[in-house]
Amino acid sequence: MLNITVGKDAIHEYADGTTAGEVIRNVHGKKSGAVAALIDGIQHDFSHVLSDGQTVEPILSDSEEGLYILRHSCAHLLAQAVVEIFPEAKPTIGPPIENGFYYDFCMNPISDEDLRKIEKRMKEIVKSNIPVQREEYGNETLRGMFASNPFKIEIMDDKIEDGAGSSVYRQGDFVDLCRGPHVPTTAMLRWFKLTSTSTSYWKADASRESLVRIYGWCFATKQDLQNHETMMREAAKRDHRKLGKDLQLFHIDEMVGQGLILWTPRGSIVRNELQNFISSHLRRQGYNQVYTPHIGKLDLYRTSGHYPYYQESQYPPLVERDLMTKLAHEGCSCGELSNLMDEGEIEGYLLKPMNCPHHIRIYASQPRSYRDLPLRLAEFGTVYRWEQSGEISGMTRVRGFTQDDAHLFVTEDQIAEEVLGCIELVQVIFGTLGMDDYRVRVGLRDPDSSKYVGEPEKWDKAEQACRDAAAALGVPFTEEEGEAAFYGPKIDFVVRDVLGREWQLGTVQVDYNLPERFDLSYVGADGEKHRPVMIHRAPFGSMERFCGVLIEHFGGMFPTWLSPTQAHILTISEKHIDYANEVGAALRAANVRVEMDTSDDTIGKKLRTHRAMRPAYLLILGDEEANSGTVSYMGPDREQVNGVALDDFVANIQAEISNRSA
RNA sequence: GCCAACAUAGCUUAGCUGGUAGAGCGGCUGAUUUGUAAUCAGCAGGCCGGGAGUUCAAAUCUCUCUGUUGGCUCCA
Repeated sequence: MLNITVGKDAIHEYADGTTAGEVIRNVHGKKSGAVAALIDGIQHDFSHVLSDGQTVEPILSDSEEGLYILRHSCAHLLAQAVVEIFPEAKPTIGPPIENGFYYDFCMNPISDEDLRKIEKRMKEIVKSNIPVQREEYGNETLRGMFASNPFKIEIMDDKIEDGAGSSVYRQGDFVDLCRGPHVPTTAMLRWFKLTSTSTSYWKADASRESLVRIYGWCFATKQDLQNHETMMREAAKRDHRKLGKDLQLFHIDEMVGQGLILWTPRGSIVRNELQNFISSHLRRQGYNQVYTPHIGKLDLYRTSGHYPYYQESQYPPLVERDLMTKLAHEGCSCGELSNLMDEGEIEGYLLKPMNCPHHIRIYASQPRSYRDLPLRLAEFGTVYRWEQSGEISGMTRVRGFTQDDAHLFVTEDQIAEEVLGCIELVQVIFGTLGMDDYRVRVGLRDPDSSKYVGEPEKWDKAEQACRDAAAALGVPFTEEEGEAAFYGPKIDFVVRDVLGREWQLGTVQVDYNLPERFDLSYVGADGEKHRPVMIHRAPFGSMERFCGVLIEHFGGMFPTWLSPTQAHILTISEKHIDYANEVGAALRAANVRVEMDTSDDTIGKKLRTHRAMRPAYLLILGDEEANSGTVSYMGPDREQVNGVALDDFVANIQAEISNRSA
């Protein structure tokens, strides 16, 4: 007899040899939604035979743990189907991931048609209700079983200790090395969909075998899967690359270059409004705005450390033409030229990868006293970085971008307060734009690493300042060791977009390194020289990435103050053009961005055309409006409002714009 | 940078296994003067991403470059 605790403290008696699955079915019913069992706090298969005195709880398919198991099992199901259709395919690893799973196979590339075929086979296997069975073997037996799959052998070499043995899971003829647990039968894996294929490397190492990766979604219920599909379709509609084209917000031109954004007039309005918005807060917070050039001498970046240490992510340096010609005549190769520059033998210019060196030279241009601090230098500074070609995407991963950058030169005592001020700014900005789904990450140094600059006591103090500031925000934050910059700890703001992707936007970083490298100082109250500390901060991160994320956040429907065209005026017929001009003039006089459509299209056609551009307001003007001096409009909610006096409408929209209501 | 797929008019796209391009929207012109998600007609617009090759013949096959997409890797 076994005494088994089920749930809180109900003890049930079972016969010897009873499995966890039997207990769960007995207590919670056949349709419990359980995929596996938690026995004394450890996850096990349903088939696990219980011992006396154990506690059993079901792991439900809609719990985090349950979904993990479901998705993991679904990866096995995929592998079974692939191996059945492509017997030469060698499964490697197949973990669950957010929303689903993937599995990497060593095989020839497959087509979309193959993918459909695999999915069909998976569904057949589900219908066949094939039991998934756990078997345990010693190392020798396992090596024999997977002798034809070098990847599984390598996993055993890495993960399984001598003599430890491990488990395999068998479903039909398919056997996979796995710790489990898994669902008891393929019939439980109903709500999945294969989404895409891609390639990856064995152990993510480019020098190793290239593998075919198949991605899929998997959920506990039909509803969850459908919801996810709907969300993904919705997300695709909001893709800033598509909306950017449709709404004429920006353009990327093959002839200009990869990852280089051309801001078209409509997009430039959005950017300009955002910059004005930030600038108003900069004035409030006592910043000084500066301008610095797009390039600087190599020596500047040798001093800052950017040139020697981050060469692979910079555009190559610019060299004077005469010098280049002379070197070419002397038969100097590119490699030699590069070496000469590295050694500082010849001078060149670099497209700036960061604004800080320029700002530092502004600080250093005058002797500074403690009375000057904090000195806050802000610039919408454009920087260039050589992102890898495969990484470039839309506005969010680019090679040239403008940071809403600032560098604060502070005394050590001022760090905490100034960091707090930076964070407050980020919070105001996110709040205004209604970006609520974000998390805060405090990047601390890795205690075991020696790559960091500066004394441990200073780090402790700076890290504590970041922690305190994050805590003061009132939103949950994580502390992540090893995520600090090499020169100091940082606070990152990570926003989650509609696709569920996370974007690192705002950042605040404390820096002890650059003041040291540039030998910055100020005279303290004691008359002695002291070293200032720098704070780098960019609430948006970059204008490009931020606008890209904003386009998706708003689905192209910007709040009125950001809308490229705030009011589209549509006339019913040509009789109303004069009145439309009058309304247009009144709105323009109130600084409202107006677009007129006095063409001979029908009102239905005009509405269709103009709705597509997603303006904040659509005004419809006909006899009724012209005769009464009113407007009829559809606002951001697209509810129709009729007969509003023109003056009232102008006053309302003006107030909405100046309040920057989201 | 690596792997794979893709690139036809401003946009969305048709063009099967080679026989030098068709449409819708948009644009222009004319008719129409319209009250809530496409009024009608006509016209213009393409060396099929660039270059090279195979072939009597290439949008179509091959190579290469550029770019895009999805991943991998990287990210001060």
